[in-house]
Amino acid sequence: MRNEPANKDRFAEGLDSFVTFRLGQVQNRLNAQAAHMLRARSSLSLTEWRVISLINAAGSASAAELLREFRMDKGQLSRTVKSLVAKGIVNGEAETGARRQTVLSLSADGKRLHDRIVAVMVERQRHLTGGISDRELEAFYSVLDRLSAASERREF
Amino acid sequence: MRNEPANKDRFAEGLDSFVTFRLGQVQNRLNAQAAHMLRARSSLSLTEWRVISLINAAGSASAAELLREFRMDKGQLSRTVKSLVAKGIVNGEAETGARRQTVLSLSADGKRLHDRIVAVMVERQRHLTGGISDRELEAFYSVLDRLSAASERREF
DNA sequence: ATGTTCCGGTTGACCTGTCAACCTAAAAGT
DNA sequence: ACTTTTAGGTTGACAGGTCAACCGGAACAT
Repeated sequence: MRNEPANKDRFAEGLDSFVTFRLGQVQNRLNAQAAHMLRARSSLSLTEWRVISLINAAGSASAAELLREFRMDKGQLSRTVKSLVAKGIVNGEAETGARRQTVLSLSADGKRLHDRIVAVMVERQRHLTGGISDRELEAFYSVLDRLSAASERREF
Repeated sequence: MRNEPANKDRFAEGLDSFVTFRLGQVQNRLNAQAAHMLRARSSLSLTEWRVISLINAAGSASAAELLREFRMDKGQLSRTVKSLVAKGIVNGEAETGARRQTVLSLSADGKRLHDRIVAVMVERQRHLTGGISDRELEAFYSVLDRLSAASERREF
């Protein structure tokens, strides 16, 4: 009785209705895909790539600034930056001035790497959102934003 | 020049356009929220809760069946089940019969625990999707499904 | 029947994420 | 001037996720 193939959906039954569940599934797949892609084309981890993107988008910024904008663990960022600096991808000038913030920016190598990878990422993005209209995407983002806002309440 | 507050958006500039980026941000928050909630009301981890939900939804199922339906690591499931069995939440009958699959089901305690937690989860779900119309949710899911399908391609 | 393959499940190694304590220096209070 | 507070950053410890090798028994081949 447990093996009838017709009943494949009995699993997701009360589970599909949970946004978080579905979201998680998709997210995991997307992450795996991205990580795989990065491994194939570079020696970057997903986090490293994200940090590179951030620094590139900012032009230059301190770690604290990145933390403020981007939800990420302090420690993780610190370690990731350290490794990127070691690889010569990121410049971490100690900036003797006020508040002793370390100013981060991409090195020439880093910039080249970024540009190379971002091209593929844009391609991937196109593939992912290919069959999705702008209006749909807009609506999608809008729902995401509301979910994001609702996820702030700590009492849940 | 680096500190002008008016320019807060320079960061997300080419990043907001990446679905995966946004998705990840939201997902992390949602996970953190759920984990926090679980810790406050039980001694379950998020993975344990997910497994309990799955088993409950299935009524009873073997680990292999869960794996087929649900994207999850083999090893992780094995360990999680082990811990749930140890806690008396899940029954793992060795099932001497064919293919020696272990049949998993919730114990009475497990069922009670599930029902208690699921109530809060449903509440949370209501809170999360409160301001979202059915049509919007439908569209949201539809986009998610397409993203999910697109995330299969290994070449990215 | 016996050796090979396949499948459910377990285990260990490793890597990433998360939390919290800590260090240091700059600002702010007094 | 001195102490206290605050903020940027580092580090260690640990939980969770991921990968891949492995085990044992069924199924299947010859």
